[in-house]
Amino acid sequence: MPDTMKGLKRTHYCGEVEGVGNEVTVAGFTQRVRDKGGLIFIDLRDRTGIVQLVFDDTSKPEVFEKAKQVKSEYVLMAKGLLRERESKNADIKTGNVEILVDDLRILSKAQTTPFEITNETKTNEELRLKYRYLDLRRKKLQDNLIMRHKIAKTAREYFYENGFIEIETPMMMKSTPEGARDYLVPSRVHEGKFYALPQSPQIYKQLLMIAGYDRYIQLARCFRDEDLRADRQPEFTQIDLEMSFVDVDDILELTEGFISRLMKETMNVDIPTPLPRLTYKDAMERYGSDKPDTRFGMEITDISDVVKDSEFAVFANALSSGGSVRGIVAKNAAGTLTRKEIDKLVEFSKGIGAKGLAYIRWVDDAPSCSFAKFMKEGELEAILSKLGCEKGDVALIVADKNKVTLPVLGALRLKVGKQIGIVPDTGYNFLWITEFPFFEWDDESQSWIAMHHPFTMPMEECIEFLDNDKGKVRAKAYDLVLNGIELCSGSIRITDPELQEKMFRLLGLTDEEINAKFGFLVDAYKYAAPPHGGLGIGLDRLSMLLCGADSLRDVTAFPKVKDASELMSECPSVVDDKQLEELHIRTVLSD
RNA sequence: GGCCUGGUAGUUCAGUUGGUUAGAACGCCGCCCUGUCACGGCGGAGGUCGUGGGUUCGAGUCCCAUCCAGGUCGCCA
Repeated sequence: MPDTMKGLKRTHYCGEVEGVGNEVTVAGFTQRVRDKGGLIFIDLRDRTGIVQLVFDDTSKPEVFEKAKQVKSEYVLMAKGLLRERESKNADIKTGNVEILVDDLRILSKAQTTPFEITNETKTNEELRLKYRYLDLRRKKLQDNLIMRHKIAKTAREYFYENGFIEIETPMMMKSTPEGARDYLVPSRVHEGKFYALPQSPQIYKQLLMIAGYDRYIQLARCFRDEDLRADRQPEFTQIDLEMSFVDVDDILELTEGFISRLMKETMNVDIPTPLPRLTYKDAMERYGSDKPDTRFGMEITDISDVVKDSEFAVFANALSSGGSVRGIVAKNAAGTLTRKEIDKLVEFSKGIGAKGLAYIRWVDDAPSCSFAKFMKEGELEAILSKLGCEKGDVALIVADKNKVTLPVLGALRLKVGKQIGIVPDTGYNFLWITEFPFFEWDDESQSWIAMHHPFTMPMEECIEFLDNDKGKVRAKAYDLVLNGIELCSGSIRITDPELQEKMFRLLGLTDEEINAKFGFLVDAYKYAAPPHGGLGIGLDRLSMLLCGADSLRDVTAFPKVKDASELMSECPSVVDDKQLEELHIRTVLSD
């Protein structure tokens, strides 16, 4: 029989014991036992830290005998005298004191754990995820989840102080299968019908503005049935907000206030506001990405005008088909980027859609250039000069449609930047990307689709292009990027029901579809709506970045793995036939 | 779905051109130890080499298939 807590009450957390000469009572997990024979030390751990328990020849024999039984991860409660240590330990907060125990309770015994509960573990993540409750005992993960809590707390405080009210929106809602795949929930009562879990509370928060709640916030759980990444989980949390009587700048300013306060309170870092802003067009042309990491340079240079008369077919073809020739320069990288490494970059570029990759590697007196034999007198020099490529540098050049040139160079910029070590580990480069295109041409469906979502307000000066030149339409949509990761995304919404219907039609929806899927939303706007907009801040990604973690799994208590299963409980799982029958569902398994 | 990487004691890893009984460290078990804090000393247990086939006199090692995990592309309005 395990001991009970009877007669004892915790007075201090382990990491916070104080009051030398007083009696204290602590409780926690056994980090380590050091049995010296006639003298036993036990490190007791809780979420605040570690304190040393001592047992010696002045201890009661039954207490000493009990201490001898203690093993790693046992749950203990101990009462005793807090005193100065004979030999101090500068490595831990409580290293100057120890507890001479006179009442020890073994509240729960532990089997030998499948891996050691230490901060710096090398244990395979798969095993740690199977025993997630043990992995979560590690200080690193406890610190991460505590940081996540602080972020959520700061968000609530900041937005509450700014007049936002928290409102819960439904977890079971209508499926609107545009965009990401929905997770579906079958209805028992309505045969053959399904709810969807929310991909975001988007529609509901817009309705709350129509209803006059003016400023709404929610730490909203969202679900998307798409493949996972290190920075993508199928369920995630957004700091979701919406405001009335605002335009783009109002929302950016308020968000900047939050970011600035958050960084001060959690990291003690001063983030000057306003945060830098780049239009989507500029971001693409300079960095080849709509979420650029601006902690390093290596910006893209357009050399189209320099090579406009080139007889090199690759350049000529790209230009004649309306594309461009652009390049990046890796300074002083000729040593690191050997021919072999550059060959790998060529393959990498082909893998992401480029037809090829031209390069110049300038290691000796004369630059070695993959396309030198196609160059006319002076042409190569002009290219080098335009790119700013000098001895010791490597230039990488892509010629194609802009839709290929820019993203490929953007990806190369990131890859090469990491390879040659110019991406700093530290620093917080926040950046707004604004004026996103409203429409995006989808090759697969051969149609225009909404880049953000169909409720996004086009910029006033772009309304005239809606019918004839959709590619030109920019939207009142904005993303916040931190060190190359998209942290939040938002927009001003359409409040004119006629314009909303028009946008739906432009996106290829028939009147019947509009009515069936969004009829209630269009109707709602017919009863007047304040101008409004908002955004969603990715709490998981924000936590990951502030914790310096490499994966969302490190800031999520019970994460899913790559195939969206959970290794601990082994879900998803098969269910009883009876359950399926009640839900009017029959499963058809593929071979 | 494509591509890449990995899978050997409980854990982290080593394992030679294919060749005796598959090793180390940590952990675990037992004994000893009064100032440790990655305590120390002595002794011990512990392996379907992910799984299934194949090549071979002989496979942890070579080949094929498959499973699992991670990364990445597609995908993520």
